[in-house]
Amino acid sequence: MATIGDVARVAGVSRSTASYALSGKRTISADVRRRVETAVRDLGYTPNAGARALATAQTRVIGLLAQFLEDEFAPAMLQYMLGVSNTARELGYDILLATEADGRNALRRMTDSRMVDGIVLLNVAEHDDRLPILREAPQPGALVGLPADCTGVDVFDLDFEDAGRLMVDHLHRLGHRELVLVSQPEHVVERGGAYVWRLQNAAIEAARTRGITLHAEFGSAHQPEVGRDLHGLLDAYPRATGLLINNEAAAAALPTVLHERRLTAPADLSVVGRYSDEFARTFSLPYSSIESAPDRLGRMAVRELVRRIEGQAGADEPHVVRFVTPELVDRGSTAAPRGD
Amino acid sequence: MATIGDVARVAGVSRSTASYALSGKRTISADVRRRVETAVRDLGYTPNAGARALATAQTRVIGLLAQFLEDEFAPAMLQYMLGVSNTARELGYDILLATEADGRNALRRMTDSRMVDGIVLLNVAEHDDRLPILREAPQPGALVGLPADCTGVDVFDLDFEDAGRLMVDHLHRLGHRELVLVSQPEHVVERGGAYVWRLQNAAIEAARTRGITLHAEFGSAHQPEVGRDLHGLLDAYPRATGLLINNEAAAAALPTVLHERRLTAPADLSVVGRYSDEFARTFSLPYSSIESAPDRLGRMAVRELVRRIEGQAGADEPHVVRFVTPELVDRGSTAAPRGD
DNA sequence: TCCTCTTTGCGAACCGGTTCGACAGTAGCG
DNA sequence: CGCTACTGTCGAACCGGTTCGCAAAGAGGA
Repeated sequence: MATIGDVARVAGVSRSTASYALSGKRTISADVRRRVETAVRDLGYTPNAGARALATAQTRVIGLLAQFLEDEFAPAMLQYMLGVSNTARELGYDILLATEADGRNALRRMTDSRMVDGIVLLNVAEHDDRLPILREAPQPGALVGLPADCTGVDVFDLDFEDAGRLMVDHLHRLGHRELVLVSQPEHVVERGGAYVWRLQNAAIEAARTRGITLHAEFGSAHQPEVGRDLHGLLDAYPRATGLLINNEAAAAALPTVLHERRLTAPADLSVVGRYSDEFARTFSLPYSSIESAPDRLGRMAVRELVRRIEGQAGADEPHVVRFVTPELVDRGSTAAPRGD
Repeated sequence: MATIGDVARVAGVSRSTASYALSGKRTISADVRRRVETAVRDLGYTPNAGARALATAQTRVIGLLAQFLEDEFAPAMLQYMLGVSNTARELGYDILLATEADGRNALRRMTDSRMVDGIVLLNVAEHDDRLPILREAPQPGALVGLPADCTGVDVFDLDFEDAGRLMVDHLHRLGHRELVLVSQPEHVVERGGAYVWRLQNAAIEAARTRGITLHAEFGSAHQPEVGRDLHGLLDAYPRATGLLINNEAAAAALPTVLHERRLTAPADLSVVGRYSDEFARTFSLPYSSIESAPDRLGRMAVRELVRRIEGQAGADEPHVVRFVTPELVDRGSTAAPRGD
């Protein structure tokens, strides 16, 4: 493999001159530059990443920590990962991926050994045990998901409170007066998935202020339990006319359940979900839903992270906590309740 | 950040001695070793990955190239990625992930700049344009997916021929005489997804030798088209008693379609799919299926790759092409056809 | 013609590890 | 008691880049 020394020799210049010719950090005569460039081409020279990292203290790599927790809907995570990865590449960074269960260890490994210039944490829990480690690391960090304590990192998340309100308001405006909300399994919440609470509490509050009934329940994360859950809820609240779904597995199971009950949306029941557009397309869920925008969140996190890495963000520019305003995509699964 | 020089100074020894004390590559007195170790602990020393890579010409990083192609079922890819990533970590390697559309570029970047010790290619097409580049690279490569030319790389894939035969045999043995096979969209095949052909051709051949009818068709990759496709097929072949599904989107759509037609499996129709166990669990597909074992394939690929990286595979040990024998997981969706 | 300023290139040092060869000091042995 | 062998440590070189300081050469002005 060719080194910059080889390039220099072939071009008949010193190593430093070759380096400057390539980086453009000093003026170099057109003649020399041309000779260096052809030498690079002839030799197929590519700088050694390790050597460059050592010399510049920059790796142009971003660490991505994805946690795959029991009973969370794994395919949803892929969209976040792709958003991060593709944006990083656009900005000239590669992705070092850690999926191991022990995120603390992975994080320490990456930051201490200086393999990365910055860190993106996905699926951040309310009291995430990776955060203390990230705060001590010399590299900047960006989170997708809202922890209790946001100091020292940039945070991006969907505005789940707004999402909860939006779902309730939408059905309330159509005339619904009794709703059911199906959330993720309860132990997802206990483990720190605060977003479930945030949406649910906001929905409950919105229902209260509007004087309508909302039954908030947890649903399972897998079939066939989740199908049974849905049947159980529809049995338990026969007068409910609207269904809110903050649970991918439940959304995926709903078409079958409705068929089994000979119900159609929105004629018999109005339905609003909360999941990504990609998810809706893949499973062709015909339900209006709140876009969870994983690619957008991943993109925002990386953008801000790179700004901070490259010091365009002033040294002590305050950290950012940014919420994406949810949008309701109308797929025609909601209507005024039947007047019976 | 502490360097090995700091460690050496605190321990009162030379840098080389500190290095040997940590690596154990030369005998070191117990006393010195202890001093070095406490210095490491006190300083929180972790070796700089770039420096080590430069000195040892080893990065302990594996490059993972995942392609997300239009109209392929993206969530399935996640399982492969996790299999690779988790196995790599167990063996002490980290994963550099590339998801960009231009895999050739990503591959070249990783190999030329020596960011990785080896490469795993996912979703390998029959004539994959990344392969020529991989063959020229100094790092070894392992593929998941079978290309036309396997020279210079280790190859792992499901035995799709066997899978096709297995599906047909299973239903034939139960007494079925007319089957429908739904494959991936036709342009997935054209783009090089040879596995679709391999399964389909083997199924056709198996049907021929057993003297039964098999209608092989392509299905869409998304809803709602794929739902319509399924309805169309069931309309077109009313005498078919068995359905073979090599198309995740079709499998996910099938429960709804069957409900709409007031059919149940296996009473009215026997169904066999081909997808991962995880996929079946997530969507709780109640259909017997051929396990596509993405985690196992990812694991095998990484294992072999690491063997080769670490030179346990003799310098010129011949390359491996290994097929995983598919297994049919019985979920009770097949039975003898109705005798009407 | 001489001096100054700018352009252009070079040499050396450095980043933080690893590893080879040399060399004291000690033990073993005759 | 002297020789050899071994143990434990050190210094120096190297991996492949980047960057700082310096100097030679050429341009421009007085």
